[in-house]
Amino acid sequence: MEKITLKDIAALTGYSVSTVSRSLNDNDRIPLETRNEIKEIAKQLNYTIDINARNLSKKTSSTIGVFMQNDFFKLPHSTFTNIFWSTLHEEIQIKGYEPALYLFSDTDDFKYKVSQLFNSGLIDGVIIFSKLLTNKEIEFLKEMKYPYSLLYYGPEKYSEEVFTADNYSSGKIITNFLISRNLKSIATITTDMTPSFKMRTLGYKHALEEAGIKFNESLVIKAIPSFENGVEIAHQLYKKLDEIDAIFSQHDIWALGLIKGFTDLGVKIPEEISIIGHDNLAFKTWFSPVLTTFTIETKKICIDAIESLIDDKIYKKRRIPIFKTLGTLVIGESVR
Amino acid sequence: MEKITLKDIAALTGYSVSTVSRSLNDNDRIPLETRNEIKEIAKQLNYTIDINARNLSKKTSSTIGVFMQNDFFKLPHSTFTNIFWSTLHEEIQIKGYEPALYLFSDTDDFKYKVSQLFNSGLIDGVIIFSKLLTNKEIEFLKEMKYPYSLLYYGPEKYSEEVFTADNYSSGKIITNFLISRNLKSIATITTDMTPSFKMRTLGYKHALEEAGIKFNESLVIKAIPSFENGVEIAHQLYKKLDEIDAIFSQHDIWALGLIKGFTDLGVKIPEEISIIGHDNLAFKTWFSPVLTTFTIETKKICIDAIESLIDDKIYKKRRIPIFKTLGTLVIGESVR
DNA sequence: ATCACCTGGGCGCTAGACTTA
DNA sequence: CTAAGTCTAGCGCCCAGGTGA
Repeated sequence: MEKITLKDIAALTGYSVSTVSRSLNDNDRIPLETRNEIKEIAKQLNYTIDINARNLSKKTSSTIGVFMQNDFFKLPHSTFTNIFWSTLHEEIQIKGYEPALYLFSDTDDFKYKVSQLFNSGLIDGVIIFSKLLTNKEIEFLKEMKYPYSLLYYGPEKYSEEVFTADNYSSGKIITNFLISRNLKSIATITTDMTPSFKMRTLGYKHALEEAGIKFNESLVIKAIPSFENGVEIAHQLYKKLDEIDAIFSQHDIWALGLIKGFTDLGVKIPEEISIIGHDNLAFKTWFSPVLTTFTIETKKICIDAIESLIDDKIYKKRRIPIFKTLGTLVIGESVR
Repeated sequence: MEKITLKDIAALTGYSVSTVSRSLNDNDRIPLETRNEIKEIAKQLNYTIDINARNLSKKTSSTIGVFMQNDFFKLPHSTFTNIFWSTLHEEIQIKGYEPALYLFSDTDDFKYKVSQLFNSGLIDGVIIFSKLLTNKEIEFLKEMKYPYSLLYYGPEKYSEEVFTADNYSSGKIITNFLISRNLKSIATITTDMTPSFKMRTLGYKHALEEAGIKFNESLVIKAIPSFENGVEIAHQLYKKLDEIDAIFSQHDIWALGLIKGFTDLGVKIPEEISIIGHDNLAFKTWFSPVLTTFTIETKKICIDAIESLIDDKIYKKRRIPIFKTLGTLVIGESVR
């Protein structure tokens, strides 16, 4: 099977290479009849365009690079990564672009890959989904004028630019929900690893204060997100159970660990302690009681990031404001 | 920032474009000193090669396409997909190739993407990880002489070609293990969706027969793999518990569902029923008792598939036999 | 003959300039 | 002037086959 090129089609149809090229690209200058004739032949020959040649000539490829840190797919509960990647994959195609996934390890790797891809015209823009981002990467992108959107994560300094959930409001909504159930002494589990968590904590704090409840630093528990740490925290809190009405776990993974930990200890949820999570992990159905949690608008966030990248930064057609998208409570059985 | 090309470096150093190209590709024909001089300049200018131009000229790209079906990243417990993808990503790089992920939806989509990528020289070989594969895809690859390796899944007719676990032996080992614990009446949960499960069932059957235990068709339970179905099966088996000693769940996800289901019903594991799984999912630690299960050599399987693809099918250097790799038992607490 | 480097053609496609009726 | 094409240069790189010392 020899490779079919425009030349072959030109020879076979008697037209020139440029006419063939124009026809296959549906150029108005070629009469519809000719176009169809050429397309028909191309189809019969199973012609596919040479992507390298097209890119080299056009200096653009209509593809969007999705950059993720390379350990995201190694995490045991990386459902989040998967949801984002598969949503991006779908939505980028809907916008008429090709998605391409790239994993990077560190700043240098990131910079090298990004510049190579942009220089080669292999990507027209980049969507970055990574906790590892520092100011350096963002400044590099700005300096090089590479179109980019930040998805979900971003360094504190540039957090305004990040397409993500409205974490401040979710913290507030969740806390208010607990307060509305007459749960007043609320602990929270968080981490200072990313700005998202800080915002949730801030929302939590303000909700408390607005309800006239004094914010108590000692009720803010810091941990690394993992099921095991959730179990561990349940054991730690076991003795203090009379001082606490509810726990706002800023990530479901801890909340599920809490359910397991407390259940093992014979603590009844929600009778003795209410638990609320954040993220609406699919696993929640594996545990009883079913976790009350909070879901973010993954799909909308992805679409916003993509549209901003394409319409605003690549085409400069319209300005897309960078939204922090509001999520919603998902009521389960773990809150009294 | 104007794009730097070989021409620019040539102009700057006074050498010709071909000398610069050869130097950057470490060609012996250029004296080391010249090479280093040129490389130094290239580095200072932040030169990156134009991938399209290189590929177009060389008709090869040193990249390996990883093809997966597009819904794999949507599954709630797609840890398996993630492990394979991240292992492939790492190991392909170690072999000096670039990994590229492509998701496809159906046969036509698959064929089109594969031929376009091969025609464009964008991939030199392809590793396919998909349940959707039919004879058509394989015959197409063979006809077009595209180098490929089948990973983990493959249509029954070509199952000999698939790099995967030795599912027959795992079925046997697991069943023998149960028998050695004096558990004789063993049910199994399986599906006829893929050849892997059929092989596990066959191993189970042979192990029973070799131990002189009559194979009982009614103890073979068929279901779609999901946690919920595991729970459901626990409820179904509740009344028959005196007839069954152990359950060989051919996928951990059912086994974890069983643990939850039986625990909720007040059935003690392993005292009243022994459970053994298959796949060693990371989630197993979330449940008590910790599941006894079986782990397959994911990494080795991936490496075999990659080496076969590169050394055998691309370079035709050496023949790699297609192994079915043996896994190992992972002892937990769910078997008496 | 070897070393060190250069010339030129070509990969397949695109698009602006040009031609012909 | 238009409609329907064709011509040609060029994208950036690689490499076979030179050339001159």
